[in-house]
Amino acid sequence: MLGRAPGKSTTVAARQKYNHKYWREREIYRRERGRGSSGQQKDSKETAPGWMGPTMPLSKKAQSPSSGLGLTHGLSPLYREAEAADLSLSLSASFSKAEDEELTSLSWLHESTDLLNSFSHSGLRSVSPLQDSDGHPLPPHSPTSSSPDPGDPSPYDLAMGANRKPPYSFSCLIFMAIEDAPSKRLPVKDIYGWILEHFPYFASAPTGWKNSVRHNLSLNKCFKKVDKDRSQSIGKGSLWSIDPEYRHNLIQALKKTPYHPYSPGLVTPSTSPPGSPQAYHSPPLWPGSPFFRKNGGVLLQVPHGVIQNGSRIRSQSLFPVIRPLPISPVGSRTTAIKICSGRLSDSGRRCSPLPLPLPTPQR
DNA sequence: TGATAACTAAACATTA
DNA sequence: CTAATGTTTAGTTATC
Ligand SMILES: [Mg+2]
Repeated sequence: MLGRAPGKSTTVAARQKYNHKYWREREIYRRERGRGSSGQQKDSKETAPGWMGPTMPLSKKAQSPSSGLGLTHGLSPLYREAEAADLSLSLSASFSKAEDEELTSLSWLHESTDLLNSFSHSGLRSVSPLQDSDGHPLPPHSPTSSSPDPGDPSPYDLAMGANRKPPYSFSCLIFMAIEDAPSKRLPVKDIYGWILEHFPYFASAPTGWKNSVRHNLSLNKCFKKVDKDRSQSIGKGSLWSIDPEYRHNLIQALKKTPYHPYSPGLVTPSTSPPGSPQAYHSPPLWPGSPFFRKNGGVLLQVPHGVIQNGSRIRSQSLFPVIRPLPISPVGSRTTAIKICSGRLSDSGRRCSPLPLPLPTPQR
């Protein structure tokens, strides 16, 4: 007994072999042993045929105590539009894989057809209401003294949702960070930087989140190291990028997020909009996407509990922190998050220089 | 309940 | 050597 799960190699090569497989087997292994795990997290099962992968996207949760999730009943969260534009490329490719997630692709494809024009009415305005009406966008309040995030059951007290853990999973955070980069590639250090810049929560976060970021980069299939040419003289590590094959997965995950991102107005400009009140929730705007900048760099953080929206929204518990993105260069030189100024065409499709990683599609 | 996605901690390994 | 990076195991938590 006891012998470590599958794998236990000590060599790099062997280790690389594992990876995703590990996750699947891990569950089996544990289950076999009799002890398993339990619990759950995630929300849409249909997206995952078997297992989507390791730390794959999907799912969100953000650990909000309220629990509830609006469309939790899984399925049909309304995916649509936006992807068409951005995913166009990965689209075709997704079918060649057929391994684990192709199913996913199908699903989204399906859905997308349905809600084509969905809500286009105000795209990015979700920000308005919140605006901490009372003023005080959260004071600096001390960085705390103890552990600010754990289960601290004192949500209502400190009214600032500022330092609340963002509703995005690490995968999403990383995704947004990379997408926000001009070249779609960032070294881990800059990923940290992006996250810190946009989510103050981590500024004082104890630690460990960086570990999680790295862990995610490695484990998640969506993220690939680009490395190779030593042109950029980056220090230690290499640049990370989003694997186009899986990009839509990340987008999907993001869409399940409270204030999700991709906005509607992109794909079909005019179209009729109000067609049906998708009421569900239409939370557009998110940092990282082109819209983000378009908005002048506004970023909002979700409070915690907003997700429910359809079911039981606890009054105005949402006080997103809307803060103008300061154009200050954080500090890392390598950084590239310069928040460009202007630019951004209406077409949204401004990516000419694709990263083009995928050195060896072997998996 | 069981499955699964995500978080967290930590033990290595690799490399600048 | 040290520290930043990467990989990989494991335990736990939360939701369906
Ligand atoms: Mg990876």
